[in-house]
Amino acid sequence: MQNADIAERLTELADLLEIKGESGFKLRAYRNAAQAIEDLPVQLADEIAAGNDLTKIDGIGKSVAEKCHELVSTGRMKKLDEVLEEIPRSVLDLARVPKVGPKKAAALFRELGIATLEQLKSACETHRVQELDGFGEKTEQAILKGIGQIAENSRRLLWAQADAVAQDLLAHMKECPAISQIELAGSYRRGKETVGDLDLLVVAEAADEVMDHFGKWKQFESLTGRGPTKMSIRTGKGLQVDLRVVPAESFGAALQYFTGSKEHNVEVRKLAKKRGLKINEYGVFDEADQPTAGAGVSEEAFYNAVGLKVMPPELRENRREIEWAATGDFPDLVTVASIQGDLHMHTTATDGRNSIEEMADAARKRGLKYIAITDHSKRVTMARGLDSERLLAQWKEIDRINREADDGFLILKGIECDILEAGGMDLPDETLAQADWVIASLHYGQTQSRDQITDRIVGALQNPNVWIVAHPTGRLIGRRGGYEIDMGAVFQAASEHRKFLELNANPSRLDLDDVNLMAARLHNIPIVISTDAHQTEGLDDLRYGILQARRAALTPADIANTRPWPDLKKLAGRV
DNA sequence: GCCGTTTTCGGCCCGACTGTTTTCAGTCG
Repeated sequence: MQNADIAERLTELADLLEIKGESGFKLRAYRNAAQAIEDLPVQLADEIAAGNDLTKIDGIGKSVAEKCHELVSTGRMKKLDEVLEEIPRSVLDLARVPKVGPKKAAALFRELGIATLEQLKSACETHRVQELDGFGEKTEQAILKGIGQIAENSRRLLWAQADAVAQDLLAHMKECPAISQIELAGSYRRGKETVGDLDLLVVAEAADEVMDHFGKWKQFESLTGRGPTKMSIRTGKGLQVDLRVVPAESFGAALQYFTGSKEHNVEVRKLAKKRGLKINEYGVFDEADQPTAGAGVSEEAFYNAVGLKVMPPELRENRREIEWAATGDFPDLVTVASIQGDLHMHTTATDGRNSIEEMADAARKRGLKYIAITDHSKRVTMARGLDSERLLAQWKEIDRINREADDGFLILKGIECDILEAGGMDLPDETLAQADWVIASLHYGQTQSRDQITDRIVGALQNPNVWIVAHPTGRLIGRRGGYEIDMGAVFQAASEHRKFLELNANPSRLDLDDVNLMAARLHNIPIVISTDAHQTEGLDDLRYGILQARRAALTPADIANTRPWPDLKKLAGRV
């Protein structure tokens, strides 16, 4: 049982107990525990097998620890099963309808016996819902509308997709003369791999003028709500965008507040409270509700007022950033500019769209010092993968291009060699041994058992010709979760054989993810951030990988390709 | 249910907006 599975059960338990009307603090405790487990860089099941005390983990106490033991050993949780006897799982779907929360879901279930979305829809249509206390005609209509929106709501955009919308929104809003400051907050600003909605924060005197302008954005589809300081809309593609208008003296406080994460904010608030301060989106206040002068103006002033240093938004997930912020001793996060080489890309030889020289020139233009050409090997028939003969010919060509270059830019002779279904590499060792850089990756047999997949990848890491495993979990964000794999064994093998692991910067992959990156860091495994570009523009994907690495608090030292090529070789124990 | 520079009890983050209400509960972020 994986951490994500355990976290999911605990969250489900909290959701069900909420509908039951259980104390909010208990719910928070379960949800905190779920979050803590999801962020854990080690597998809880391994911790249990090793006999470690789970209550040492922040957020896990005696009760949750027992439930984890139970889940890992039996696959079930008695408490959850009991609650499910009382409230069917499908009632949780009711609470996912916009405007319906746990209280309304509970009323619908208890008073009308509604347990599914189908039943809810028909009850609204026959106007039985507006008979209930606390429900009215408008609520009934809102529920019907909300049911239609559920599919859209559950769809989160890739960060890169959200970025395109965000830039369009910013360009439109900057045309509004009433706005003096503007910033996007929320998970977008934190660089999360997916974004559920956009939060736009502006400073303006005339809120109405700003809101009217917001309503004229070409992606505007419908109004969700509008008050004196807050307006929410949906775009044609179903993305919710929230606008907040704040006075200049509160901009920093509001930016901090709306950037989140929620868990981060809760911690900052607790800390402020300990110091006898109250914080909200308007500023920092003492017990007599008197504002700390200037504390709301900027994020820096805001954090300083509660005794913390301001930190990059990517770190604000209530992991270790508050601890670092107390002293200001943050890791020096990796940046796009610190990357010297891109070590995973394709050309027209297989499924890429540009030639070796075009890729090299595009890399030069982006300030890189070296690249590796890593086309597919022959098993990837769909991409016309290379056999030894074609590969050796490509390497000759690379030698020629390198000889003719006079600016020190280096093209490495590489290959993305498939790990075969039965294990072993797709190309013979005598070929691989002649490469400068060998990536091993798995494209076929992804549905094999956890043991089989793990053995294949560990086997590749043991091969002396292999330098790195690319996109190690195989996930595609929002499409598939990645194959079953024992990452603990992968980290072990990579560490033992001095191999690298890839952070694939493709916005749909971002593989390894932030939690696995932190785990790799604990094993001292150098990470290589690569674009896997299939055309020259693909080299720009680097920034998505950088964002993910920053979220994992990685520094240039943690990333192998921040080094010149000779130093990177040394890091791998090769000369 | 978790936690402890207030340490085994008594707290636990905070505000905007909406709809259904006549002063507030529920939802949302």
